[in-house]
Amino acid sequence: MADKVTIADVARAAGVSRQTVSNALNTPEVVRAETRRRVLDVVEELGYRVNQAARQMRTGRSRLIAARIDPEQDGINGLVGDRFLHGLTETAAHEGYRVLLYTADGDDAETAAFDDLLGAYEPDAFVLTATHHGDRRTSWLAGRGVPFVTFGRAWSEPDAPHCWVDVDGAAGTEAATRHLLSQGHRRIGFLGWPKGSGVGDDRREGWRRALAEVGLGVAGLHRETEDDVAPGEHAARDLLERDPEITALVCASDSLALGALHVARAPGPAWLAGGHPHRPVAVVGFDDTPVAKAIGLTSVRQPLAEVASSCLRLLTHRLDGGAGASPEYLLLPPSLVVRASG
Amino acid sequence: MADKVTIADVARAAGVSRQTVSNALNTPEVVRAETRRRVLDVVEELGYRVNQAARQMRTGRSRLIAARIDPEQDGINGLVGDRFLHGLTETAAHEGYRVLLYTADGDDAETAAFDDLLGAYEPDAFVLTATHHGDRRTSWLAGRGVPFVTFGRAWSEPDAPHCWVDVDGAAGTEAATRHLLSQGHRRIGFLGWPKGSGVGDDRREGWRRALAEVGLGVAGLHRETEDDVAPGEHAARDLLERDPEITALVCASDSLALGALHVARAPGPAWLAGGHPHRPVAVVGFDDTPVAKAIGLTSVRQPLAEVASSCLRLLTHRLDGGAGASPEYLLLPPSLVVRASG
DNA sequence: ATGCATGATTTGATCGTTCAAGTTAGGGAA
DNA sequence: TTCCCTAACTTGAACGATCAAATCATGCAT
Repeated sequence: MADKVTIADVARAAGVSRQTVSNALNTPEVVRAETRRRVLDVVEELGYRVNQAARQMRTGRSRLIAARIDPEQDGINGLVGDRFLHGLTETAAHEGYRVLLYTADGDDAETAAFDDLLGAYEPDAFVLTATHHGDRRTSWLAGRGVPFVTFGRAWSEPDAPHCWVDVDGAAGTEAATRHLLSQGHRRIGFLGWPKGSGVGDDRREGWRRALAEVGLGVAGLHRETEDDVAPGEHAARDLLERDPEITALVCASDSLALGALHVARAPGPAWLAGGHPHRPVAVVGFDDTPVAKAIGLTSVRQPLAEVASSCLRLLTHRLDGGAGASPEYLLLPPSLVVRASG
Repeated sequence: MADKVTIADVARAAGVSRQTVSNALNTPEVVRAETRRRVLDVVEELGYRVNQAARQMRTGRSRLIAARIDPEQDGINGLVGDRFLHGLTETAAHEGYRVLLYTADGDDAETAAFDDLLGAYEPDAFVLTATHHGDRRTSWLAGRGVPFVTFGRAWSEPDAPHCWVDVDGAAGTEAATRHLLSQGHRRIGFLGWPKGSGVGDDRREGWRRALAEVGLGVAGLHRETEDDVAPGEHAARDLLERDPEITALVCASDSLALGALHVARAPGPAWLAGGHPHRPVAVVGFDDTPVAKAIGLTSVRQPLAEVASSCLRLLTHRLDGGAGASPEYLLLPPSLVVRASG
């Protein structure tokens, strides 16, 4: 049963040389149409498939793209990576690439992983996720001339030398805020992360912008805290108690939003901690995680499959096509998934 | 900096032959201790790393393990695969392997993917997930002598020729049921999937066993339905209305459990559909998804990291060590995560 | 002193592919 | 006719590692 058909086998069966077979497959224009036809027929018939390892030896190209799989986050968020990876794998297969996984905890561990991978498997490129200020990974790769794209803009460099794809978080929170305004809410708070995280600041900005557009200020309307349910609950309670006129909250994540819901939904169901009697408050989250869907939380959804395919297209364009002149930046719009919570 | 250190470079610098370098790294026992020391020093100094492609050409071993990444399920369940993949990647790296991703929708598409991968990248083995009755994938691989392990037992064959690792679902639902019994519940229902799915039947069996142990029957106490929230809600309502003495429900998944909660939690909070006034009913789910954590649902947790590392150890043992005589089967116990719901 | 087994190292060949250079045949221009 | 040019194809070498077989000491028994 089909044990290793090599290019030589095909050449013999088609009555041509190895190189002609190779050309018929990789550089069709230099082979006479009729010859090419004959070769391709034999390829089909024998079930020939190019051996990547051998090709890689000669060309230096592995057709592998390396991506990190995040350690299991403690829950609600963090499975964003799963959807992204799936999209990446699918698009990659389409373009003749495969995705190679690695794990790493922290920037330094990750650059060490780069080094390992490049030494052994020689992936053609890397896809980085979760970029942040002062990201050491990008400079490491750039310094060695390794191609890569990031999911997440280059926060520290307005015109970075590498390609990136990102989701317009500000547009997302802006849409969420507008939605709440259209529902009649006038005093809309924001629950976010401490300043300095690019993503968090961006999401807060969209909320601020939407309010500013209709002439509303934001003083005293926001809280910053760690990205988890309990802190979110705490911050929401604080915010709502200090400003009794707040009727809606926009949150930087579904985790925070879930915490906010614990406070906002009145009367708190017995099984939710903190059933503090309170006026009903609309809540919007971010990421549209399964949790949001399960509990009816309105949330901003990132087009992860599209982000993934864009990342890959930018990469393969540069890898296969010309060297590519200036880097491309792609900012994709998120969408608002409206549910019962707001 | 550091462009391609080959084994020849190391050999030259250490004053030995290529083969001796290779031996020092792969077959230390045939090299004199002092020579080996010298070679390893040079390896370290030059930063030599073996080139996988070249090694693969000669040995036929790629040190790649292929695993499928599931298409994004519609939500609540289905991100089980994420935790599993992460564990797999981590353990693989430890054993000198890397995980290669592929996608496929359905058994036939998956065997086609096997064929593609084997032709091009030649992974050393496959890890299959979600085994089921009449699984065409296992016979395909076995027929070609490709090594593989499955996460999920071989449902159709009591003594399959291949290794598998699985979680003892019956033990999980049994523990859940016992827990409810210990809380004083006597009439405990079960929400599961239509008979014929190995996993579903297994989980129902654990519940039945626990009740039988204390002399309770199961007649009229269970419902079977599709694995989603709405069907779960519907089935739960039906079950609870027909038997007013049921005070607790064990479910085959968190999706079903969430549906059940919509009915069970009384009075239904306004934001949950189906706030049908009802007595409080305890609910236990299965898989301990983020949703379970978020809403305080007691659930059975699968030790996915352990499953992953076990899968990999079984594989590498067979790949690196001897051919391995008879296949090993591993059934790991799940654990019950108790939360507010039951 | 000779032969032989054993341990340590080296040499040549090979995996399957593509690059670079070489060969052949067929036109067209001089 | 001769020469050159181009299209189409072929040949040899190389990528970097390991396998298999060959070489070279070294020690020990005869």
